[in-house]
Amino acid sequence: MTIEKQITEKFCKAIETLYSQAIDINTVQISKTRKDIRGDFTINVFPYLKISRKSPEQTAIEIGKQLTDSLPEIDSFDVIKGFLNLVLSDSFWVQQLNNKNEPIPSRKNALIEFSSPNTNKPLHLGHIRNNLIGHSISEILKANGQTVTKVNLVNDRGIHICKSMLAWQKWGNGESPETSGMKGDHLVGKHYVEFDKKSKANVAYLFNLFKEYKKLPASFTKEQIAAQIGMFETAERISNELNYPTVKRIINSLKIIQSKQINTNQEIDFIEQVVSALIESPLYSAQEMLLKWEEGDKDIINLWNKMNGWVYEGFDITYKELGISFDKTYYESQTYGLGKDEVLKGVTAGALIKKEDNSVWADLTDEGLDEKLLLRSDGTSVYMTQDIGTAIMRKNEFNADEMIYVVGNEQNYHFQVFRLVLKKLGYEWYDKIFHLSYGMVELPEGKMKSREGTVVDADDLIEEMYATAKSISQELGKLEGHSESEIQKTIKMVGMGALKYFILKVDPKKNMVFNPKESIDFDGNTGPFIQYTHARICSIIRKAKEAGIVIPGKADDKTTITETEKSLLKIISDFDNIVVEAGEELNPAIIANYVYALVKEYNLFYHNLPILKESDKTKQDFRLLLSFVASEKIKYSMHLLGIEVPERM
RNA sequence: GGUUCCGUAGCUCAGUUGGAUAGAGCAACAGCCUUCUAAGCUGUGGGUCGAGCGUUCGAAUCGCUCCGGAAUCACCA
Repeated sequence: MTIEKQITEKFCKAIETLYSQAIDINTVQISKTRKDIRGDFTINVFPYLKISRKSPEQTAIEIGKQLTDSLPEIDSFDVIKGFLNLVLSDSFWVQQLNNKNEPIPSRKNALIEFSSPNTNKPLHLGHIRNNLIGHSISEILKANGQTVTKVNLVNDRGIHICKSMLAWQKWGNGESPETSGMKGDHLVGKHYVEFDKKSKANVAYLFNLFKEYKKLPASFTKEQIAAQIGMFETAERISNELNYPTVKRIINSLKIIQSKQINTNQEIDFIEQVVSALIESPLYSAQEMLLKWEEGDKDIINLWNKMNGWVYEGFDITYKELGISFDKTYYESQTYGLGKDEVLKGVTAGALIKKEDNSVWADLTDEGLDEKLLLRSDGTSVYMTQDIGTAIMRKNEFNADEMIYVVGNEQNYHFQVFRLVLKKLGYEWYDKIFHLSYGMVELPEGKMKSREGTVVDADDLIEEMYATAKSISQELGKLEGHSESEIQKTIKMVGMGALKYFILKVDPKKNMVFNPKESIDFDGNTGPFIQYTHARICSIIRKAKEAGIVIPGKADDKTTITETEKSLLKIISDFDNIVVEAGEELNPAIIANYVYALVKEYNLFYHNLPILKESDKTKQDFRLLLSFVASEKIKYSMHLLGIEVPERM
């Protein structure tokens, strides 16, 4: 039982003894005493004045006396206004070092989905945040004793993949990662950008054609003019709205006009130019390609397999650098048909609505939302349908007590609807689905946009972190006398530590800003600072061993301690609470803030008090043990964040 | 326009089940290496916690109204 719990229990008893009234233990608010005031724990007695019918001071003093008598750990107390500040004995704090933190037993079984990339372009900073949060949450839940299954759902199909494929086919000259020297995901991403460029050029060309056409004398009938107007309307919006249905519509109306054979030669010329430009347009071709993919066209499937393979090779490298892994990877090409049967069952059961055009909808108006499409009129699935299918499949496969989806906050609405649809379909575990909604990583100017080339590429950023770590280490002369492989290892640890900590110290649900012009710090509240403190402690422990000093296995509770040591002990003893809190809140930032506070406090201790140079053997032993336990907490906390710590740096 | 989220120091962020004088880091300035790693430590300056009203012993925290920003509201995923 934690000391807080013990104190609150005795507090309730004291109230009952003094004022003969029982209170609920959960209403007692106990907190750590402010640093500038004497005391370790504080209870505010304001809420109990109605019961005591005495002044705040009087009440606090009476309760304080009772508590001091009933708990040997409490040495003394102070009362300031209505605040009862309890002072615990030094020996209590010293013995905190002897507590072995065991994972809290739990039978919960959590499933967590994260990463979930598209296979048409490389990973960027947003993905990094997703991956780091997912990995860290997994570790935190494990530390809370839960069984965790990490899954990835790769979006490997759809129009965006076809865009890259088409561009590669048309303008790629058969290049591969081997011949181009590019990482597979980057190569595919390059073609995705190429597609966009070519598509824009095509639209601009069409737009000009229409503009020229407007200058021609018209020779159409009334109906044909009406068709023309529709065409021009489309033309005006063509630059941002060109899509497959539009393209098809224009082609059809042009062909009708052409078939009337009343046009001038110039007009026939125009129509032919537009039609061929449209049919040749990248967008039209990509859509045709998607249709072929869905029909199972052999060549297209082969190309798709080849290019996705490149992307996976690239992703694997990035995942490995980031230290991310999964227990299972799902591919959307295998799951996108799922959910359809469930939806149809829902129709039969009357939970869902089928409209005249055969499309299927969930009516969520009674939940304050709109109707939501689940099956298109042609019977095909949409995103929501797939999610329903995979959720049911996973529930059957893993029977998780909790299904966590690490997905950006732009999909908050989707998940709201998702849960409600599952509820409507009668799956009572709908409330076990938790959308861990994380905020966007933004640039100082706003959102990252791939079209404007402002996306921060994951691999580039990682390389940059390594380079910075290297130059800083060299400047500080930290790497002298180390082997080349050790240097490489340390640089990677530190660079990656800076990046990961930078991201994870921010509350996941908040949007955060990354400024590419200012490199990520290595001083202050940063990963390297924490790693550095760990290295410092390791150095002391090394030196102790060299001097033949053995770190005691247990703290001697007769050791006298200073305020600095006590502060450090307090933070160390808070560790278990923090792990539980981070698990409940699904928030790695709680761990990050904790370990920073711990390290800061340790540095104060390190600076103020001698350790190996302490002549009093009892004190030396205690400080060595304190240092050792601190280093273990640091290492473990950082492990929960997915960050490694070096023994020297 | 509807819904949801956000607004704390010049910048990046803590602090929010209501508690004492709102905290860190960066940046700026001033100190500390013959002493266990100076990626460290100490100090100075920097705030209308977006604004107003309310709830109460007490509000950055809760409620209402504004102001500013973001996301979302597809037979896209």
